[in-house]
Amino acid sequence: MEKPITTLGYALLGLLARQSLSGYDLARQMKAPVGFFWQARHSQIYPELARLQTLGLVTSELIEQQDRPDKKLYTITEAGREALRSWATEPAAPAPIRSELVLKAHSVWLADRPKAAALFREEQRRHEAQLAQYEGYRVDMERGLGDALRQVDSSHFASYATLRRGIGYERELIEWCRWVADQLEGGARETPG
Amino acid sequence: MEKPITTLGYALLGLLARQSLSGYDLARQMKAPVGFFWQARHSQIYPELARLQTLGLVTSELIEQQDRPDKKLYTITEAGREALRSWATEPAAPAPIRSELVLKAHSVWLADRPKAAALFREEQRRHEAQLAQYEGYRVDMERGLGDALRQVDSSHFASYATLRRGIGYERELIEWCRWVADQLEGGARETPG
DNA sequence: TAAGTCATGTAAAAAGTTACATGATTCT
DNA sequence: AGAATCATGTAACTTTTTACATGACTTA
Repeated sequence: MEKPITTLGYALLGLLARQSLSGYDLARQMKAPVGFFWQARHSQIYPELARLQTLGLVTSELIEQQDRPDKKLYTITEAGREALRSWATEPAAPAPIRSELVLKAHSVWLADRPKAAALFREEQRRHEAQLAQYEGYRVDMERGLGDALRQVDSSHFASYATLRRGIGYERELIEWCRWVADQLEGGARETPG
Repeated sequence: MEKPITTLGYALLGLLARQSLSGYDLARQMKAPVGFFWQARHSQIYPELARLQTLGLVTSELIEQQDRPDKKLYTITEAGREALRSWATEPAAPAPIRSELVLKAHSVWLADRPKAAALFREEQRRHEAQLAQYEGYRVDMERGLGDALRQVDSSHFASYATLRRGIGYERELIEWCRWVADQLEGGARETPG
């Protein structure tokens, strides 16, 4: 009757396998670049950490601070590392994508055309900005780490792989937004010339 | 104090704007290709349809059948169509991506290398199969509809746009899976020659 | 006769978001 | 003095998944 580890649990363990962190720090790390593929608010993180601790996958230590509020530093255990390790090669549940934007595209034929074009153009720009940020991370990583990024047993490789997925995803999404916006703006004529 | 329409509600309205359908048929339509970007089980669909009806966005009609169980046919109302129309151009909530596979990649540095390589190679093939299916849909649409796909006020254009997103998404994901698998198999040597 | 499809629902549990709650310190 | 950051939690609500429940007809 062993309690199962949630996906969020594995996400947290994945960060703690790199370094010990407080709940607050984990909440920040869950923003970027991990937050690109998994998100959680602190209200979900704190209880989850408590749960991981009862399962013996992490330990916590109270760090007293003078200038700031005290914090609890969480450290992954050997059992935690082993659980993470075996989970990492088990088949992943097929990722269901939920995109409100694509859903809107599915009903765009009913919509006001200029407004719809503006929406997709705006989304295109939003993702261009996001891509630029990811590309910045990539340049930093490639410069700072070099060949270390090719060592598949280093956490840097794993972070880099994740980042590459983010970059590819954004690139594709931008192109699609551009295509939709172009179509809505009448950029593609049926009878050219 | 008007009750809000959920995203699932809009997904269902988006299908009903094309044709009247029963809850059962909607559940099937939610599999593909709409299911590519939004999913729901029948246990969520039936109550949601009842809710849309109390909001006056759909009507239902009991269809008696001899060879099969009777069914309720749902039809979108003018109010439903109008709600869908205005929702389609409102800004979309930024789509949070939740991918267990990318999460596993983030911890792949701890994993057994051959097992990890097999996982990503398998995922690559799974998505290649998915892509082949989407490409098949695309060929059918392009052949069967031709220039109608360029008319942005036809539902065919909207379905086509959605499908294009699916195709782009799968292509990108395949390339990424291949890259990760290659790296794990040691395809990229640090010191060539 | 067993499995599969058609057809519609409810109940319980899990996962995730939003809001509530507190309080110190630092920066503007 | 007010806003922002650091820090940790709980409560209420919404959304989604899994399981329960039923029953006729069709195909292998």
